[in-house]
Amino acid sequence: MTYRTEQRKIIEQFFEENSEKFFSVEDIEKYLNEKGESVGKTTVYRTLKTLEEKELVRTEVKDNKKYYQYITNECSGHFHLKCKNCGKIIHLECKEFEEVNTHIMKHHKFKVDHNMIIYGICEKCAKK
Amino acid sequence: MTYRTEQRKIIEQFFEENSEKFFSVEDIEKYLNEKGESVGKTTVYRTLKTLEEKELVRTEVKDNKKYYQYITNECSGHFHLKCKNCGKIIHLECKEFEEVNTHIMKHHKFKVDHNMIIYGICEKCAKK
DNA sequence: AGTAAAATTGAAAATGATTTTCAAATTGAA
DNA sequence: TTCAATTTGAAAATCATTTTCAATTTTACT
Repeated sequence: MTYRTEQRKIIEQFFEENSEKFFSVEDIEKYLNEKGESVGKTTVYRTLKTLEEKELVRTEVKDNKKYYQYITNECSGHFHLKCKNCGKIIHLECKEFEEVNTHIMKHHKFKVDHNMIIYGICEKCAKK
Repeated sequence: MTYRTEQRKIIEQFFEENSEKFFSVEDIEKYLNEKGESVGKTTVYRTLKTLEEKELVRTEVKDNKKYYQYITNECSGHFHLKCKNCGKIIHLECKEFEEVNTHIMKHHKFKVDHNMIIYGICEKCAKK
């Protein structure tokens, strides 16, 4: 994985234009092909695998299918809350969480992943 | 899922005797068959699916394979830290986390899953 | 205990996401 | 421009999980 190929540029560009949401390989393949870009399914798989290894992408599994989310700069370095029902994401950039991190580090000797997602239910969905 | 069958009792028993760790369907099937219990792979799949829906079991996906962990009473109602490297689990039963929960509830209007697992790296593995 | 309806089991087949294979095409360095 | 190393992608293979369906088991009711 050293060459900067046309296909990789297209997939990178896709993610830069589409952050926040989670996409399956099928989603990405369909989207690119509709835009007339020529990228095969296998290449999408391979590129995503590499992006995951580089931690440039976050993943989630639903119904035995993997979904990928691009980690933008604005979206990096803090916790997130994600609603299991509607998928809404809340960024936790409060001081409270730096404190939590410090606490875990000091008292439990544990280095928490940055970019962690904490799952639960948002207000709207709880009311339903 | 209303009948209390022999197979379900065996699988329940397996989990009561084997908490903390994560197991794949293959693990469980192999273990039970070695013990001479007669439970088919399909039944293990189905039972685990139901246990997951009832939130009696936590899941994790690794290399396109699902792993299941039994949620014991002692293991319920608080956050956990899990080391991505060695698998060690730390139970976070401190006051700090009740405070975090309250904070998220009040300021972000979000109800966090109990039993959440937070991933990261433990002290030992960090030193390596 | 006996019976019947409803639910469950499991072997085999089907499904479907992901990985592998390999020949052809592309890339970057010299 | 040339060439070795890398990447691509269609097709095949893999493999975890789900579905199918006939046989069995369970529970409720006599």
